[in-house]
Amino acid sequence: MNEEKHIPTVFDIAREAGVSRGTVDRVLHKRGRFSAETAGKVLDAVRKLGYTANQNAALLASRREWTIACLLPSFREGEYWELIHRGLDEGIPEGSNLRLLPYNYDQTDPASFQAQCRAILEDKPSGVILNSVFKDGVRTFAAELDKAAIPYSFLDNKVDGLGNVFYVGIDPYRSGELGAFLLTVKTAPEEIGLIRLIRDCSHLGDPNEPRRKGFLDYLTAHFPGIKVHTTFINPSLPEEATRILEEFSAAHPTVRHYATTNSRIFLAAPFLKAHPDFTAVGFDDLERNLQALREGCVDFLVTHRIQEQARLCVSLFADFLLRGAKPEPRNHYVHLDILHALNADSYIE
Amino acid sequence: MNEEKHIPTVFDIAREAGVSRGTVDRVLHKRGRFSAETAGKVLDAVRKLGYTANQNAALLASRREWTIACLLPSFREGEYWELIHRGLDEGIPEGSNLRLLPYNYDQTDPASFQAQCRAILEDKPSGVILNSVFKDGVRTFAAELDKAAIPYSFLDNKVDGLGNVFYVGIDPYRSGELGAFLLTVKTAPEEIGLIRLIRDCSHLGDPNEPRRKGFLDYLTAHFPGIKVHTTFINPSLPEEATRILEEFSAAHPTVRHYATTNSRIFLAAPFLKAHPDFTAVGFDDLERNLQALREGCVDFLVTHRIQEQARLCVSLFADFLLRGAKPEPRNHYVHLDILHALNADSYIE
DNA sequence: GTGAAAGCGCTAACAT
DNA sequence: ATGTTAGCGCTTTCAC
Repeated sequence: MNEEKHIPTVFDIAREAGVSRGTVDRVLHKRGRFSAETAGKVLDAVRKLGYTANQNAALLASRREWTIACLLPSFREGEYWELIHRGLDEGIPEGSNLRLLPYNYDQTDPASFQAQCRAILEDKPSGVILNSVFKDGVRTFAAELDKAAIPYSFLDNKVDGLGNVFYVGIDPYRSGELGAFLLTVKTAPEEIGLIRLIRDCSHLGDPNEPRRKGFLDYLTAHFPGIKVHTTFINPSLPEEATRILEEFSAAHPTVRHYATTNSRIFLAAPFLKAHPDFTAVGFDDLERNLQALREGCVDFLVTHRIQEQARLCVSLFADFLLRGAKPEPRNHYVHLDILHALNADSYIE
Repeated sequence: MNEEKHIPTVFDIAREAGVSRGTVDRVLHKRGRFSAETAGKVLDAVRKLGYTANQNAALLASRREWTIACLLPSFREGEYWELIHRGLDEGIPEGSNLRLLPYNYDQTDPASFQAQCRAILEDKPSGVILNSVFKDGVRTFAAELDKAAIPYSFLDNKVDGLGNVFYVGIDPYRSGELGAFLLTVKTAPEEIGLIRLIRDCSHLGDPNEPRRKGFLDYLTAHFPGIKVHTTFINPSLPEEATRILEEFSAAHPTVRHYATTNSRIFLAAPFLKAHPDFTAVGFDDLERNLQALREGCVDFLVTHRIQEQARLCVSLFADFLLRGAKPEPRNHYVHLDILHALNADSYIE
C-alpha cells in the first residue's frame, strides 16, 4: 500500500493549465495582468488537482510586510489589557511577516482616542484591531476606515452594525446572567450590594452596561422584589474603598450578597475578608482576583480566556489578511468560564 | 527609525564560526561527524547572534517523515475518544511531515491491547502517544519502548513513575472534588446516589477510580456521616438503566442527589427528567451530556477541553520530536471547566 | 498578458 | 571531520 500521493504544486497547475508558474501565481493572487480565459483554465486546474498552496514555501518566499494597528486602552501591570496584549503577540503566525503596531489610548480621555485614530489613518496599516470605549468615536473612525478600505475587527467588546470583519469576545449580557446565578446559587438573597467604580459616573455610561443589564435581569426574573443597592468606589484609592464598603454594610446590615460587574472585585477583598459569611462574585481572572478567590473572599469568578481571545483575534485576522480566509461566524463568542477555588489553580496555562 | 534588523541565518552562523553551512546544520541537529571544538564555535555563534531557525525554510527543505503511533481505545460515534481523535489531528503542525498512526484497542479486551503494542514495536514509529486502561500492560510496554529508545507521552490519563516525556490531561482527583462540590452547592445532602457502570466490576478496577476517590473524599470531609449508595447500570442497555434507577429511587426515596464519575450521565437523563427536583452532576461534555444539561436534567457538568487537550499533546510532542523542544512541566494538567445551562452554549468553538 | 529565472533559508546527499 | 551544492514550492522581478 505505498500511497505516496503526489501533492500538486504550482508547477503541476501550470502544466495542467498550459501556462507558466508566474501566470498561475498572478491568477491565484489576483495581481492582474492576465486574461479572463487563462484565469479560467488555471482555476479549473486548481479544482481538478485539488491544489492548496504550501504555506511554508509561500511564507518563505514572500517578502511582503503586513501590519495590524491595535487601537486599545493603555494599561498598567496586572491590568486586564496587559493580558490582551500578551495574547495578541502570541497570535502572530510563526514565520509570517506580520507586525502589530500598538496605538494605546487613555480610557478616560476621548481626545487621546481621537489622536490615535488620526495616527492610524495616516500610517495606513493593513488592518486594525480595536475595542470600543467611546462609542461615537468608534463609529466615526469605522466610517473612515471603510472609506480607506482598511479592514478592522473588534476585540473584547464591540459596536454593532458596523462594517467590521468580525468580533472576538464574550457575550457580555450572558456573562452578567451567569454571575447573578452564581451569586445566588447557594443562598437566595433578598438584597444585593452592587459595587461600581466612580469612573462609571464620569463619562458617557460604563463599558460594562450590557453585563450589568444581564446581571440585573437575571436577579429580577428569579427573585422578584429583590432590592439591589449600588455603591461606588474609587479604584485609585483602595483603602478608601474598604472604608466605604464598611460604611455601606453598616447602613445595610441585611445585605449579604456582593458583586461587581467590572473586573475589580479584588478591591473589595479586604472588606470581604472581614465578613467571611458574605457571598461574593466578580469577573475576570486578574491575578489579584484569583488570589481573592483562593483566600475565600470571593466565591466565584466569571471569566474567559482573555489571552486566548486576543490570540484568536490576531490569528483569524492574519488568516483573513494573508490568505483571504473569511472567518465565520462574524461574532465569535468565546466561552464563559466559571472559576471557583477548587478549579482555579490550573486555569492559566 | 529604520530598524530593519537583519535576522541571522545559517549562513551568518557559518561565517561567524568560520565553518560551512553544512557543518552548522550537523552541529545543530546533532547528526554527528563534527569535532567538539567546531561544535563549541557554532554554538557560541548561535548564542551571540541569537539565531533561531526559520521554520518555514526548515519544513520546506526537510523531506524527513515523522510518525506518532496513537495507542488509544477504539470508539463509536459520539463517544469520548472520538473527540480525542479529532483533537489529535488538529495538533499536527501545518506543513510538517508528521503522520499519526492509530492503533486502537478494545477497552474491555487486554489481548487487543497487547496485540497493538506488539504492532507498534514492529513498526518503529518516531514516538507514541498512549493512555492507560490496563496498568500492568502499560508498564510492560513502556519498558519495551524505553529499550527501543522510542519516546512516549500519556494523554488523558497516566501511570506515574515511568519514562514518559510528559502527560497531558486533567487531575482526576481534583475533578472528583469539584464534582462533589457542585453536587452539594445548592442543597446539603444526607444521602447520595452514585451511578456506576457494570463494566467497572468486570476487570481490574474502574479507570475512574482516582476521580471517584476525590469525589468521595470531598463528600466525607464536608458532610460527615453522609451515606453514598452505589447502583450499577449497563451502558449497552439504556432502557434498562432507567428502570434500574427508578427501582433504586423507590428503594431509597430520601436520595435526591445523583452523580456519575464516568462520562455517561446522559444514561440517567430520562430518569432525572422524571424527577425534576433531584440534583445531578456528571462529567465530560459529550453531546448527549450537553443536551441533558440544556434540558435541565443535569445541573452541572465537570469537563475539560477534550479536543484541545489532544491537540496540545500532539503539538507538544511534535515540537519535542521535530525541534527537540523539552516540554515543561512534565505533567500538563489542563483546566477543569464547570458547565451549567447558562454557559454551555458557547463551549465548543 | 505571459514566461523565465533568481532567490527565500534550510536540509541532506555527495564530495573531499 | 568538513565543505559544496542541488533542491524544497512559492513569490517576484524583469524581459518580452
